[in-house]
Amino acid sequence: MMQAKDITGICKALGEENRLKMVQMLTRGEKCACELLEAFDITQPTLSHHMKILCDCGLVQCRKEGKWNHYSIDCERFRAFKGYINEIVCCSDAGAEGGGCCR
Amino acid sequence: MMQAKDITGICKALGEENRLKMVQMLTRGEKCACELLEAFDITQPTLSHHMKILCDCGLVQCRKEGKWNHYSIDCERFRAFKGYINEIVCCSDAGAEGGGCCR
DNA sequence: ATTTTATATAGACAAGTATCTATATAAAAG
DNA sequence: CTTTTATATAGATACTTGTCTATATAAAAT
Repeated sequence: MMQAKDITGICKALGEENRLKMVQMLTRGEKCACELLEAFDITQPTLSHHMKILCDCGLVQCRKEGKWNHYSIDCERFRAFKGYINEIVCCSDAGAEGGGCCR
Repeated sequence: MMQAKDITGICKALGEENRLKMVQMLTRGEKCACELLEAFDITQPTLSHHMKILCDCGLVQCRKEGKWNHYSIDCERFRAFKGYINEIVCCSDAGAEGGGCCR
Protein backbone atom coordinates (compact mmCIF):
# COMPACT_ATOMS: atom_id res chain seq x y z
CA MET A 1 0.00 0.00 0.00
CA MET A 2 1.01 3.55 -0.64
CA GLN A 3 1.90 5.89 2.19
CA ALA A 4 1.49 9.66 2.27
CA LYS A 5 5.22 9.98 1.65
CA ASP A 6 4.97 8.00 -1.61
CA ILE A 7 2.18 10.29 -2.75
CA THR A 8 3.98 13.52 -1.92
CA GLY A 9 7.07 12.17 -3.69
CA ILE A 10 5.08 11.52 -6.85
CA CYS A 11 3.26 14.85 -6.58
CA LYS A 12 6.55 16.69 -6.22
CA ALA A 13 7.79 14.92 -9.33
CA LEU A 14 4.64 15.85 -11.27
CA GLY A 15 4.77 19.40 -9.90
CA GLU A 16 7.22 20.55 -12.54
CA GLU A 17 6.01 21.18 -16.05
CA ASN A 18 8.85 19.51 -17.91
CA ARG A 19 8.50 16.38 -15.82
CA LEU A 20 4.73 16.26 -16.23
CA LYS A 21 5.22 16.46 -19.98
CA MET A 22 7.92 13.79 -19.85
CA VAL A 23 5.52 11.45 -18.10
CA GLN A 24 2.85 12.21 -20.69
CA MET A 25 5.35 11.54 -23.46
CA LEU A 26 6.30 8.21 -21.88
CA THR A 27 2.67 7.12 -21.89
CA ARG A 28 3.02 6.93 -25.66
CA GLY A 29 5.65 4.23 -25.16
CA GLU A 30 9.17 3.69 -23.93
CA LYS A 31 11.62 6.43 -24.87
CA CYS A 32 15.38 6.69 -24.92
CA ALA A 33 16.97 9.54 -22.96
CA CYS A 34 18.20 11.04 -26.20
CA GLU A 35 14.68 11.12 -27.62
CA LEU A 36 13.44 12.90 -24.51
CA LEU A 37 16.34 15.32 -24.73
CA GLU A 38 15.34 16.32 -28.26
CA ALA A 39 11.81 17.04 -27.16
CA PHE A 40 12.70 19.48 -24.39
CA ASP A 41 14.62 22.71 -24.33
CA ILE A 42 17.04 21.67 -21.59
CA THR A 43 20.62 20.40 -21.43
CA GLN A 44 21.53 16.75 -21.05
CA PRO A 45 22.51 17.00 -17.35
CA THR A 46 19.19 18.69 -16.58
CA LEU A 47 17.33 15.86 -18.29
CA SER A 48 19.37 13.37 -16.29
CA HIS A 49 18.38 15.20 -13.11
CA HIS A 50 14.67 15.10 -13.98
CA MET A 51 14.76 11.42 -14.90
CA LYS A 52 16.41 10.64 -11.59
CA ILE A 53 13.57 12.35 -9.75
CA LEU A 54 10.95 10.51 -11.82
CA CYS A 55 12.68 7.17 -11.19
CA ASP A 56 13.29 7.83 -7.48
CA CYS A 57 9.59 8.41 -6.85
CA GLY A 58 8.86 5.15 -8.65
CA LEU A 59 6.75 6.56 -11.45
CA VAL A 60 9.27 5.80 -14.17
CA GLN A 61 11.54 2.84 -14.68
CA CYS A 62 14.81 2.68 -16.56
CA ARG A 63 16.00 -0.17 -18.74
CA LYS A 64 19.70 0.02 -19.59
CA GLU A 65 20.76 -1.42 -22.88
CA GLY A 66 24.35 -0.86 -23.84
CA LYS A 67 24.94 2.84 -23.64
CA TRP A 68 21.25 3.67 -23.96
CA ASN A 69 18.74 4.27 -21.20
CA HIS A 70 15.17 3.45 -22.06
CA TYR A 71 12.55 5.02 -19.85
CA SER A 72 8.96 3.95 -19.38
CA ILE A 73 6.10 4.46 -16.95
CA ASP A 74 5.83 1.98 -14.09
CA CYS A 75 2.19 1.32 -14.82
CA GLU A 76 1.43 -0.47 -11.58
CA ARG A 77 2.92 2.33 -9.53
CA PHE A 78 1.05 4.93 -11.53
CA ARG A 79 -2.19 3.00 -11.14
CA ALA A 80 -1.64 2.85 -7.37
CA PHE A 81 -1.09 6.61 -7.33
CA LYS A 82 -4.30 7.25 -9.22
CA GLY A 83 -6.10 4.88 -6.89
CA TYR A 84 -4.91 6.82 -3.86
CA ILE A 85 -5.89 10.18 -5.34
CA ASN A 86 -9.28 8.88 -6.46
CA GLU A 87 -9.97 7.68 -2.93
CA ILE A 88 -9.69 11.24 -1.64
CA VAL A 89 -13.37 12.00 -1.91
CA CYS A 90 -14.73 15.28 -0.67
CA CYS A 91 -18.13 16.38 0.57
CA SER A 92 -18.95 12.92 1.91
CA ASP A 93 -20.96 14.71 4.57
CA ALA A 94 -22.95 16.81 2.12
CA GLY A 95 -25.78 14.43 1.44
CA ALA A 96 -23.66 12.15 -0.71
CA GLU A 97 -24.78 8.60 -0.38
CA GLY A 98 -22.13 6.13 -1.33
CA GLY A 99 -19.27 8.36 -2.16
CA GLY A 100 -19.41 12.13 -2.18
CA CYS A 101 -19.50 14.57 -5.03
CA CYS A 102 -15.89 14.24 -6.19
CA ARG A 103 -15.84 10.55 -7.01
CA MET B 1 -10.33 22.85 -19.28
CA MET B 2 -7.25 22.40 -17.16
CA GLN B 3 -3.83 23.31 -18.48
CA ALA B 4 -0.52 21.72 -17.53
CA LYS B 5 0.18 24.72 -15.32
CA ASP B 6 -2.97 24.12 -13.28
CA ILE B 7 -1.94 20.52 -12.77
CA THR B 8 1.61 21.30 -11.70
CA GLY B 9 0.25 23.92 -9.31
CA ILE B 10 -2.04 21.38 -7.68
CA CYS B 11 0.69 18.74 -7.63
CA LYS B 12 3.09 21.16 -5.96
CA ALA B 13 0.45 21.87 -3.36
CA LEU B 14 -0.13 18.15 -2.74
CA GLY B 15 3.61 17.50 -2.73
CA GLU B 16 3.98 18.46 0.91
CA GLU B 17 2.85 16.05 3.59
CA ASN B 18 1.11 18.55 5.83
CA ARG B 19 -0.86 19.95 2.92
CA LEU B 20 -1.83 16.51 1.64
CA LYS B 21 -3.14 15.70 5.12
CA MET B 22 -4.96 19.03 5.30
CA VAL B 23 -6.76 18.23 2.07
CA GLN B 24 -7.65 14.77 3.39
CA MET B 25 -8.94 16.35 6.58
CA LEU B 26 -11.07 18.80 4.59
CA THR B 27 -12.71 15.92 2.73
CA ARG B 28 -14.39 15.13 6.04
CA GLY B 29 -16.07 18.51 5.87
CA GLU B 30 -15.41 22.20 6.15
CA LYS B 31 -12.91 23.15 8.84
CA CYS B 32 -12.00 26.38 10.57
CA ALA B 33 -8.36 27.47 10.45
CA CYS B 34 -8.14 27.02 14.20
CA GLU B 35 -9.33 23.41 13.93
CA LEU B 36 -6.66 22.73 11.33
CA LEU B 37 -4.07 24.41 13.48
CA GLU B 38 -4.83 22.08 16.38
CA ALA B 39 -4.40 19.04 14.17
CA PHE B 40 -0.91 19.92 12.94
CA ASP B 41 2.35 20.54 14.72
CA ILE B 42 3.01 23.91 13.10
CA THR B 43 2.63 27.55 14.05
CA GLN B 44 -0.30 29.71 12.99
CA PRO B 45 1.65 31.67 10.33
CA THR B 46 2.86 28.41 8.81
CA LEU B 47 -0.71 27.16 8.59
CA SER B 48 -1.73 30.44 6.99
CA HIS B 49 1.05 29.97 4.44
CA HIS B 50 -0.09 26.44 3.57
CA MET B 51 -3.73 27.44 3.24
CA LYS B 52 -2.72 30.23 0.89
CA ILE B 53 -0.96 27.72 -1.35
CA LEU B 54 -3.95 25.36 -1.28
CA CYS B 55 -6.32 28.20 -2.13
CA ASP B 56 -4.05 29.71 -4.81
CA CYS B 57 -3.97 26.43 -6.74
CA GLY B 58 -7.76 26.31 -6.51
CA LEU B 59 -8.07 23.07 -4.59
CA VAL B 60 -9.43 24.71 -1.46
CA GLN B 61 -11.85 27.56 -0.98
CA CYS B 62 -12.18 29.89 1.95
CA ARG B 63 -15.40 31.21 3.44
CA LYS B 64 -14.90 34.16 5.78
CA GLU B 65 -17.37 34.53 8.61
CA GLY B 66 -16.61 37.21 11.16
CA LYS B 67 -13.11 36.56 12.35
CA TRP B 68 -13.19 32.92 11.32
CA ASN B 69 -11.96 31.37 8.07
CA HIS B 70 -13.72 28.20 7.04
CA TYR B 71 -11.89 26.06 4.52
CA SER B 72 -13.30 23.39 2.27
CA ILE B 73 -12.37 21.45 -0.84
CA ASP B 74 -13.40 22.96 -4.16
CA CYS B 75 -14.99 19.73 -5.30
CA GLU B 76 -15.36 20.67 -8.94
CA ARG B 77 -11.72 21.68 -9.20
CA PHE B 78 -10.60 18.53 -7.45
CA ARG B 79 -12.74 16.43 -9.76
CA ALA B 80 -11.19 18.16 -12.78
CA PHE B 81 -7.74 17.41 -11.41
CA LYS B 82 -8.57 13.73 -10.94
CA GLY B 83 -10.01 13.67 -14.43
CA TYR B 84 -6.80 15.02 -15.90
CA ILE B 85 -4.62 12.57 -13.99
CA ASN B 86 -6.87 9.65 -14.87
CA GLU B 87 -6.57 10.55 -18.54
CA ILE B 88 -2.81 10.01 -18.39
CA VAL B 89 -2.93 6.40 -19.46
CA CYS B 90 0.26 4.51 -20.03
CA CYS B 91 1.14 1.55 -22.22
CA SER B 92 -1.56 2.40 -24.72
CA ASP B 93 0.73 0.90 -27.33
CA ALA B 94 1.19 -2.39 -25.48
CA GLY B 95 -1.74 -4.30 -26.86
CA ALA B 96 -4.27 -2.34 -24.86
CA GLU B 97 -7.52 -2.00 -26.69
CA GLY B 98 -9.56 0.90 -25.49
CA GLY B 99 -7.34 2.40 -22.89
CA GLY B 100 -4.06 0.92 -21.75
CA CYS B 101 -3.09 -0.87 -18.60
CA CYS B 102 -3.20 2.06 -16.18
CA ARG B 103 -6.78 3.10 -16.61
C1' DA C 1 -12.46 52.17 24.48
C1' DT C 2 -9.60 48.42 25.71
C1' DT C 3 -8.66 43.65 25.55
C1' DT C 4 -9.01 39.28 23.53
C1' DT C 5 -9.21 36.22 19.65
C1' DA C 6 -8.50 34.71 14.77
C1' DT C 7 -5.87 35.38 11.00
C1' DA C 8 -2.43 37.72 7.81
C1' DT C 9 1.90 39.89 6.70
C1' DA C 10 6.93 40.94 7.05
C1' DG C 11 11.31 39.49 7.48
C1' DA C 12 14.89 36.05 8.41
C1' DC C 13 17.05 31.68 7.72
C1' DA C 14 18.06 27.06 6.35
C1' DA C 15 17.12 23.70 3.09
C1' DG C 16 15.76 22.25 -1.36
C1' DT C 17 15.51 22.75 -6.47
C1' DA C 18 16.25 23.79 -11.49
C1' DT C 19 19.52 25.05 -14.26
C1' DC C 20 23.96 25.58 -16.24
C1' DT C 21 29.19 24.43 -17.54
C1' DA C 22 32.82 21.32 -17.03
C1' DT C 23 34.26 16.78 -16.40
C1' DA C 24 33.90 11.70 -15.63
C1' DT C 25 32.36 7.13 -16.93
C1' DA C 26 31.22 3.49 -19.83
C1' DA C 27 29.92 1.33 -24.00
C1' DA C 28 30.53 1.06 -29.02
C1' DA C 29 32.88 2.13 -33.26
C1' DG C 30 36.92 2.98 -35.82
C1' DC D 1 43.92 1.69 -28.32
C1' DT D 2 41.83 5.97 -29.48
C1' DT D 3 37.70 8.31 -30.63
C1' DT D 4 32.93 8.90 -30.51
C1' DT D 5 28.52 8.60 -28.30
C1' DA D 6 25.22 8.28 -24.35
C1' DT D 7 24.69 9.25 -19.82
C1' DA D 8 26.10 10.59 -14.96
C1' DT D 9 28.39 13.39 -11.55
C1' DA D 10 30.43 17.64 -9.48
C1' DG D 11 30.15 22.15 -8.45
C1' DA D 12 28.17 26.78 -8.96
C1' DT D 13 24.35 29.90 -8.92
C1' DA D 14 19.85 31.80 -8.60
C1' DC D 15 15.40 30.91 -7.11
C1' DT D 16 11.92 28.75 -4.34
C1' DT D 17 10.11 26.83 -0.14
C1' DG D 18 8.95 25.62 4.79
C1' DT D 19 9.54 27.24 8.98
C1' DC D 20 10.00 30.42 12.62
C1' DT D 21 9.44 35.05 15.55
C1' DA D 22 7.56 39.47 15.68
C1' DT D 23 4.05 42.44 14.35
C1' DA D 24 -0.24 44.07 12.03
C1' DT D 25 -5.15 43.83 11.14
C1' DA D 26 -9.79 43.08 12.05
C1' DA D 27 -13.69 41.30 14.42
C1' DA D 28 -15.81 40.24 18.91
C1' DA D 29 -16.10 40.51 23.82
C1' DT D 30 -15.62 43.00 27.97
